[in-house]
Amino acid sequence: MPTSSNISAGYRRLTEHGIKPSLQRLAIMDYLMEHRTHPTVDAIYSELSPSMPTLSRTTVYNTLKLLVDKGAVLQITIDEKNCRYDAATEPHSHFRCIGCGSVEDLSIAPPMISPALLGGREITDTELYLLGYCPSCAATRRKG
Amino acid sequence: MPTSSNISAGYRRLTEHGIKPSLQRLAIMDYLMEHRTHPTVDAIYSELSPSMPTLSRTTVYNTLKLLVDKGAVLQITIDEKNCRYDAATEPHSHFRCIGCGSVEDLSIAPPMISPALLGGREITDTELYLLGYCPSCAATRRKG
DNA sequence: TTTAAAATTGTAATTATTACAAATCTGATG
DNA sequence: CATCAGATTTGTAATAATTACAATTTTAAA
Repeated sequence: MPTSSNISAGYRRLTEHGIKPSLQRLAIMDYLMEHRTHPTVDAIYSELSPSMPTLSRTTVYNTLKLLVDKGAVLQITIDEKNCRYDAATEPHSHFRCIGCGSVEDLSIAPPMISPALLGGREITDTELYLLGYCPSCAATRRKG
Repeated sequence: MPTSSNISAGYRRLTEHGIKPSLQRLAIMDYLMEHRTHPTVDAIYSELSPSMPTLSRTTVYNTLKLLVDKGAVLQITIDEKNCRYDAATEPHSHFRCIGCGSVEDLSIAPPMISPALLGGREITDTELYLLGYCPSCAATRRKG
């Protein structure tokens, strides 16, 4: 069933943030909005590369930097190995399994911090990261 | 004024966590307990190297990995460039200025999440990261 | 068309981290 | 004290993530 418009959610997100929607930017933005997997740069590149053979890894880096700078996507640093990217807009938190490395959303809004506790700092982003074992890894640990 | 004992806080922290207190481990642990600056590997190496000329960067990496694995210090991933380390034990949060890059403690306990919201995940660590502008960088931005 | 600016690309460089084998240290034992 | 095994440290080389940068391509205005 076709939607009422072929202007993608990614297109809207880009233009809303003052980003010119080139083919590459659109592909990356759409990918992030359709795959809430907190992908790494390499994951995005590997996924898009087949259907966009001229895509360069550098473009993925450049684009993600632009998207983050313009506030169109969020950079997640829960994984010390490499950055991950998230296009979700609702307040939520992240969980990383220290067994298998998966990163998942939790629908838990990070706490709102009262200005009194912030000593004049201006907060632009609040990230709540939970680390531990996913159900499957927790079970494995208990058994063998 | 001498204290009642020359066994350092670092020594105690190491042995409490089942870590044999070698000279290098002790120096690193003491450094972390005396400098609550969330130093990077390189900062620790650069600070200790003069008074411990044979110290190797690899040893700093090895030791921090050991300390983190044994739960003697915390690894902070608020800075996407490199890991930082924290020996504080009281529940607290971290702030990073996106202007100047400084990382500071905030005496705000991360929220306790009810098991019902965690879907069988076992949480071992909760990190609350606030990003924004420190008072000085905020002022600079407003003016020029 | 022409042209200038913006965007993309590929390569090379840089930086953080890890792998690993050799050297050194430690502490127990004869 | 001398020996020895295991643990620890060290330096170098390898890997991985990211950035710098110059050349090419695309875009869109004149």
